[in-house]
Amino acid sequence: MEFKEAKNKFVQTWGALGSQWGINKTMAQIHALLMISNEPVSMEDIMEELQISRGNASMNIRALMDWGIVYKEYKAGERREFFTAEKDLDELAVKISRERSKREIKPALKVLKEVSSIDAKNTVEERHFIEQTSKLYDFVLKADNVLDKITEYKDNWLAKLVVKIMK
Amino acid sequence: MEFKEAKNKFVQTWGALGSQWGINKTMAQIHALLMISNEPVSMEDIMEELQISRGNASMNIRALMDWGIVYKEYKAGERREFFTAEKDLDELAVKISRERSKREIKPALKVLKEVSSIDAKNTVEERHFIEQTSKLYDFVLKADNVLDKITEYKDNWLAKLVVKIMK
DNA sequence: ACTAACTTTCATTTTTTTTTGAAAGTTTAA
DNA sequence: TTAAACTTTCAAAAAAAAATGAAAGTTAGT
Repeated sequence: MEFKEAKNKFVQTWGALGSQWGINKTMAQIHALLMISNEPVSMEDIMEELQISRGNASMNIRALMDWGIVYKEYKAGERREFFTAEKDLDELAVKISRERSKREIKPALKVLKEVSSIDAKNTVEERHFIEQTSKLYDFVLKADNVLDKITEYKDNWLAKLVVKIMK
Repeated sequence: MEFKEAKNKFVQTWGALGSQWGINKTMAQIHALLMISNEPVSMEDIMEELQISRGNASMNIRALMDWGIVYKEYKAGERREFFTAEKDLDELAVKISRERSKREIKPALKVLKEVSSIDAKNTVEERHFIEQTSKLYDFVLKADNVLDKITEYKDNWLAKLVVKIMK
């Protein structure tokens, strides 16, 4: 396999993986592209490389910056903006996990708390509902906390986790 | 909030959460519905409760069974089939994590290995590509192994993990 | 072997999500 | 303050994903 082919395969695969995890394909592809670029990339280049429109590029770059995993860079004497990806994988994983927790897990926890606290224990059905949603609340809360704790190690958290788990 | 309202809110929320994580809304909703049912539910009831077509119900129940988190049950003297969800949350999480690893992570790892092993170290760009994809391969492999190890505890893995992490 | 009771399949339709591209907005330098 | 060089926005179009429903398939009882 030659370089161009490998590069393309990586970008496509990352894009597909993204969609399977609820991240839009183009967003994941742009991220992939920036991950493997040794220098900042302009919007023009992203459009060209992925064959996408200006609007699409602009919106997805913005989304990546909102996630805190892509940064804007300015080159001296250059008018246009360049972009780089967070390349430290520990840091990348921490940021993604924090964002998903904030955007998705926390709101879900709020709902779980609400629905598990209803005052209705008359029928078997109702009691079962309360029991299940309470358990789910506890479980998700615990998992969210563990994730938080793990990523708190910041530097090299994955390696540190390996050590903790294995022994 | 009364029971019916709470039940509906839970099912809707679970469905929305599903889509954010790449699982189709109806599939997540059916799962939610079964999770909070104290007894097996027929396809008819699922269709009625979620206001979906027979085909939709059938396909998504099948998908849930493929994931190993919903089971078919037969009631004595009843012709039709009933369904139940895996209600043990540790077990549920283990199954989901195993399936996603098998379906998504493992294939991605294969590609990462491929593209990071190309014979092209001439330009800075090429060397950077190889370095990044290699690091990514190592990281994903390590994370996948950690997940595997964690879920190997089977019983009460989350609680056990909490203990390991905290101390 | 027939039929009633049920489930699955899949071509078509509907819905949802993503993408486009042109207009509006912004920034910088002269 | 103007205009060139660039970016963002958003209504409309396109693409992708999901849902429908009727026909085909299956199963169990008689």
